This record gives sequence, structure tokens and C-alpha cells, in this order.
Amino acid sequence: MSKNLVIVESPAKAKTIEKFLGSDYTVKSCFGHIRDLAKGDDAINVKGDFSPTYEVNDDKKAIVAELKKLSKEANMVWLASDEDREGEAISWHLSEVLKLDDKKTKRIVFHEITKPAILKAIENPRGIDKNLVDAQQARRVLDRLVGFELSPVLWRKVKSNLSAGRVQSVAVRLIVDREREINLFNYNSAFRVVAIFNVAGKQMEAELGKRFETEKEAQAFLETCKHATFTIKNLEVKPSEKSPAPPFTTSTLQQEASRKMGYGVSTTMSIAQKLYEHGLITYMRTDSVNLSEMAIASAKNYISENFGEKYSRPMRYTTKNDSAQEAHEAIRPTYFENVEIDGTPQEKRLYDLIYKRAIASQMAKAQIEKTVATITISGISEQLVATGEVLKFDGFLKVYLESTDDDTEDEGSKMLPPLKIGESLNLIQIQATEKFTRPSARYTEASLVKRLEELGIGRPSTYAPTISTIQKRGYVVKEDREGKERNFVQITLKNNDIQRQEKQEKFASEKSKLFPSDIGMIVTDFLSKHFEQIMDFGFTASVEEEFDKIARGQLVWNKMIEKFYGPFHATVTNTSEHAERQNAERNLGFDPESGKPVFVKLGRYGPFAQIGENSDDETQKPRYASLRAGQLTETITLTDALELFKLPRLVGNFEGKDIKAAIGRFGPYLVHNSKFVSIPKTDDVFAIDEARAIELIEGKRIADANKLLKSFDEDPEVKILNGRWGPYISKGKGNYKLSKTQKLDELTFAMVSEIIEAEEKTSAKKVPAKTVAPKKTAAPKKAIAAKKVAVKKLPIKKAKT
DNA sequence: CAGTGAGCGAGCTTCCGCTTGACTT
Repeated sequence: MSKNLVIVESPAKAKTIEKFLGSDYTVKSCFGHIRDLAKGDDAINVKGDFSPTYEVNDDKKAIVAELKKLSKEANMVWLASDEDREGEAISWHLSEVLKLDDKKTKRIVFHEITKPAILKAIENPRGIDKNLVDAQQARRVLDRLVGFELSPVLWRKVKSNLSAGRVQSVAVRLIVDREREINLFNYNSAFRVVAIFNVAGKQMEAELGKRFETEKEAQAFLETCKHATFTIKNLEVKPSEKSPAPPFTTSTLQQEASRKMGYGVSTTMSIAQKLYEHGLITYMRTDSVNLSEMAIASAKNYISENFGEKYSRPMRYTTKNDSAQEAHEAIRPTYFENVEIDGTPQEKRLYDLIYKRAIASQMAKAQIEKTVATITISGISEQLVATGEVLKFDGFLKVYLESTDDDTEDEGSKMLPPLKIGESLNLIQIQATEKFTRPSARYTEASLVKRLEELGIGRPSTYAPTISTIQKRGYVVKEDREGKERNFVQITLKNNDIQRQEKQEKFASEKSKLFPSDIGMIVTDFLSKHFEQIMDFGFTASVEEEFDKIARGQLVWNKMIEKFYGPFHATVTNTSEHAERQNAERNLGFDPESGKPVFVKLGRYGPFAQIGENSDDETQKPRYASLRAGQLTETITLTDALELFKLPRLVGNFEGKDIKAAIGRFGPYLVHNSKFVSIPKTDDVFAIDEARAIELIEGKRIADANKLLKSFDEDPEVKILNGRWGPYISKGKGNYKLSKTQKLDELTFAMVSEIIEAEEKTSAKKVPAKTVAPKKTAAPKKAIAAKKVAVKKLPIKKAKT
């Protein structure tokens, strides 16, 4: 048996370290925390000293048993969990649960997985830092108390199955606040003036230094330009430079993968996990931008050899964020020699991104020469300005340029034609275009993570799960929204003639953005009203300060909790007793037809509009209509609400049966002879006519006929259908899997019955199905061929901007 | 998969932060 047992958190890490340490060491992983607070409401002694009750998680029992056995056999146990609060707690829990002897237990830390770092750690062991452990306990206990006391208040006052917490509730608030900010936004417009000149056969653009608030002013300006002369007054050449971004952290990786590839944060993380497991990148849950000395040296070599010495600029980045705990390195390729990898297309793309970002961070700054030409207009004091950029030295831009969240299309760097001071210019045209101001952008998953990180809320390991939680609870939806049309004015001076045009543009269209739901808004308002402290963006930062004091031994952890819990719990009790139940009811006005009041509120099945009050009179029953996706009780207008009651609408008659059009959970549909047909986006549910409806119904019939691959005489209910994932068995309302290798023409009724029976049995054993199956992102199916790494010569092309 | 919304009340829900699989209608 091995003399030394080393315990780390991650199995992939264990494998690597084992190689560095040789045969005297067995390296095992504990897979993160092995113990947590007991499940129910009694895990914390709130009546006394707040002492917690811990339990070994069910899925950790086996690994704990194995570690117990190995630790008994070893001469020395090295606790090598991460060097941060959580890591320290993991080591402490291990020593408690495994009942480790202090004399044969050592605590070691390293924040990079390199041989020198590991060996150095082994030479410098220490004991477990109990203060740091206490800081973690305080963190854990506080989160449990907040979550498990607030959530039940929501069950009583808003809706069951809701949740609240230090992190998620603030995340929702950010989205709610942003939505309201956008709804209240005042769109102002001003006229931007751009002139185009002909300089020696080339076009050159120049913009006026000011914008005009009114069309009249813009018009007057163009009038004065009619016979003006345009002269170059000044030419200024300014050198400037651009620096590469630091290598990725979890948050910046999520942002770039979202901007450049459109991945959601959980997609990015599961692809990165695969790359990590195959030893291709360093750990992907990190808040550090630090690179190991080994990595910096190897990047320097690689860059010098492949790009030339002047492209190399070894650089040590430091993290600015206060809340960062830096237990790991930045995310980087394990070996810079692996320019390309084998794997799924997604894995290749993400690896490429990580690779380029890391290598660029060690490359020289780009040198840019900026030219600014000032142009005077005769008779007017305002001046035009033309700017041009020349890239003198590309540096890191050879491989990578970071994207921005701001989607304003900057036309990019243009070169100016050769110009001379005093030169007069040939005007092609001057155009004044009405431009509108824009509100702050709605959050994407990744930009929300960025904001949370700035506020110090949440950790790299929880960003993606938090974003999933707030969507699962229905507080927030990720959606595309169609833009709206608006008119703008454009006035053009060309050949001494002024033309005015009214044009249309689309604005406010959104792709994969986060929108709050009614529930999200109600819960945010309710919590903000009664639990201001928890909803404050600075709450996490202020408790973090206290945790730090605990870690430094300046504060006793349960005293801190006691001070928080007293007033907090009093508010919980008070709110439970006195606050009213929230249903977001809002009066919109009166229905012009019936004169009855129209209002919206939140019901069991979601938000709905109602005409008329509830009453006992059977003949006076109110009318109901569900709100459509994207409509909120907070903002819906009377007109829009009345519109909802125009459905279901009788469209016509076909084969002796009525055709009706309406909008359901999955969008607009037609119903005919109790069969449903979706109405495509190109048609309008309020305007669709009989002929078009029949066309759609017949189209659906053909599609259904094609869907049927096989039926059985023995039971007409049993069919083989062609679905999104290939052929499957359908019987009544149930669907059953069919193995992929099964040949359809050989399939008999007996075989099908067997499959159905077998599946019924296994599904009966499973836990009763929850109301809604959680959506999961598909994990990449194909694993990367182990260690088969193509070392190619520089396939890195210039990064897209 | 699809037109609901009353009221009573069983029993359940829920946090954040470490980790990796499981498993897709």
C-alpha cells in the first residue's frame, strides 16, 4: 500500500498530480464537498448557538467509505483541497468525517497544477485554518437561513414552489430593474450630419461636430452648405496602442462564448468541462487571471518561434475584483503546442477561443496611427471631422480581438486618403439623418453574470446554475423579441438640391435576452418592500466583509449570524402575519361594449385579463382571456387587453365543421374537428381567412400521414411515428423509445408490446414525475479521442472582429 | 399540448457552493 494519500477535489486534477508525485503517493478525489447541512428546517440550532448539523450527501457515501479505508492504511494524509474558504472547509469536513489523526494529517495548497508548484506545496505543509473554516460555516448558515426563511413567505404570499436567496433574488432584481428602465425610457432623436467628399477618386466621410435637435435646424444647416466651400484646416496624426485582454476567467469565457458563438452559459460550461476532463485546458471554474510561470515561459517560446520575437510580451495579470479568491489559474490551454484539437465542432470552437485569448494575452500591443482631419465650411463656424486609422503593427491582433456587448456597428478603422492642409474638397453629398437615443441593453445570460461578478455576488461554480434557477422558477425567460417599426427623417444635399425622405427602421429587436415575468416582478417588489437588506446590491459585499473578519480571527462566526438573524427573523414573522397576498391585480378601465370593468391579475395558470366582476349571478359571468407571451400585467394597455377577447375567432367552415382560430401556450393555432394546427408566423391569427385555414389543415394532414411509419392491425392505438429524434412508438398518449439499430420492417407487434411493458415497469420505479421536466442542455455526445492532438503549423488566422 | 381562473386544505416546495455524471420526447 502507498505510504501517502493525497486528497484533491477534482478527479481530473488527481490524475495529473499522481503523475508528478511518483509511486509513494496515491492521489484521490473527494468530488467537492462531502458533507452539507441536513436537509430539513432543523439543520441549524436557531434557538441556541446556531450550531449546524451536517450530513454526508447520499451520492458521496461511497467515496467517503473508500477514502476512510485508504486513510487508515496510509502513513500520511495530505489534504489538498483548493486554497479558498470552501476548500478549507472541505479539508475540515474530510478530517472530521474520516476521523483523521492530527499527527498524520497535513494540509497543503497550490493554485496551479504544475510539478514545481505541487512539490513546493508538499515541502510547505500547514494545519487546517479553523478561522477560514468558520468563515465558510457562517457563509453556509447565512445562505440557508435566508433561503429557507424567505422561500416559505413567498409560498404563502405569492405562489407555491417559489424560492428566494441571497444570490438569485438579486439576479432577478437586476433584470426587473432593467426592464422597467427600458419601459420608462424616453426616445429622443437628433440629426447626425455626415458629409461625403471625393478626394482623388476616393470617397471620404466626415462628421459634423454637433447634432441638430430639430429637423428645422438640420434643414437650415444644409441650406447654408449649398454653395459653401470645404477646406482642410488641420491634420493631426496621433499614435495610439491597443492592449490584449487578460486570459479567461469563468465569467469572461462565458461572455465571449456568448458574444462570439451565441452559447448560453451552461452550454459553455459543459463544453469546457469536457475539454478539462481531456486534459486540454486548465480548470474552468476560476476567478483568476493569473498564469503559471511555466505557462508564461511556454507562451513566450511559442510566440517567438512562430510569430517572431517582437510579437512576444510576457505579461503577469492581476485580478482587480475584491471578491476573487484565486484558488486556480486563469483558463488556458494546457500546452500551447496544441494549436488544434480533435473533438466535436463545439469543443473545437471553444478550445480555439480559449487558446487565442490566452496566447494573445502574452503578445505585444498593437500600434495604431490615428489621423484626424478638420474641415471648415465657408460661412459657418461648425467644422467637419474625418478620422482614419492605420494599423502600424498588428501585435496580438494577429490572433484575437475581444468583442463588446455594445452592438453599435462602428464602421471600423478606415484609412484616409492623402490630404494636405489648405486643400479644398469636392463635396459629393451631405446628409442629415435622424438618430434615436437607446436605452440600456437587456441582459443576456452572460452579461448578467458579468454584472453579478462586478457586484461580488455568486461564484464561478454557481453562475450557470443560478441563471438556470431563475429561469426554472419562472422569474425570467430567455427569449427573442421582434423589433418595432419607426419612422425617421433623412435630408440630403446633393448637386445643390435638398431632398427630404421619410424612411422606416426596425428597433428594439432582441435575441436570446432575459425578460422578467409577472411573477419575477411581483416577487422582486414584494421582497424589496419587506426585505430591503437582502435585495440591496451591497448586501453580499457587506457580509463578505464580515466573513473576512471571521477568517482573520477578528469576529466569532455565530455571533455574526446571531446579529443578522435576530432582526431578519422578526421581519419574516411580521411579514408572514401581516403582508397581503400578492396577485398583481390592476384595473385597466372599462370595456366600451359592455361598460364593465376590465382588469388583469395573476391566476393559477398565469396572468389573465377579465371583463366584469365575479358574482353569483349565472348570467353575469365574467369573461377571461390569458395574456400572451411577452405581455405583462404591469404594462399591458386596455386596447391590448380587449384584443385578447377577440379570440377564439370563427374563421369558417370545412367539411361541415367549424374552424376556429386562437392563441394557446404554444402560439396561434387553428382547431377543426378537435384537431389542432399551428398557424405559422407569416399568418395573422386575427385576419386569417377560410381558404388559407383549409390550406393549413390539409397541409397538416399530409404531414401527419408522412409521420406514420407503421401501424398494427392488432391494436390501432399503437403506431410507429417519425419524430424529431427519429422513429418512436406511440400508444394513446404515451411515447416509448425505440432502439436505434432496430429495423422497422422486422418489427412485430409482439416486440413493440414488450418494449412498452418494459418501459412502463422502469418508469414506475422512478420517482413520480415532477410537474415540469427540467430542461437540460444536450451534452456533447462525442468524446474527444484521448490525447490525440494535432500539432499543426500556425493555422491561426486573423481573428474576426 | 390547447380554452381554465371558487374555496377548502393534504403534503410538498426552498438556499449557496464544491464536484461529476445521468439522460434525454
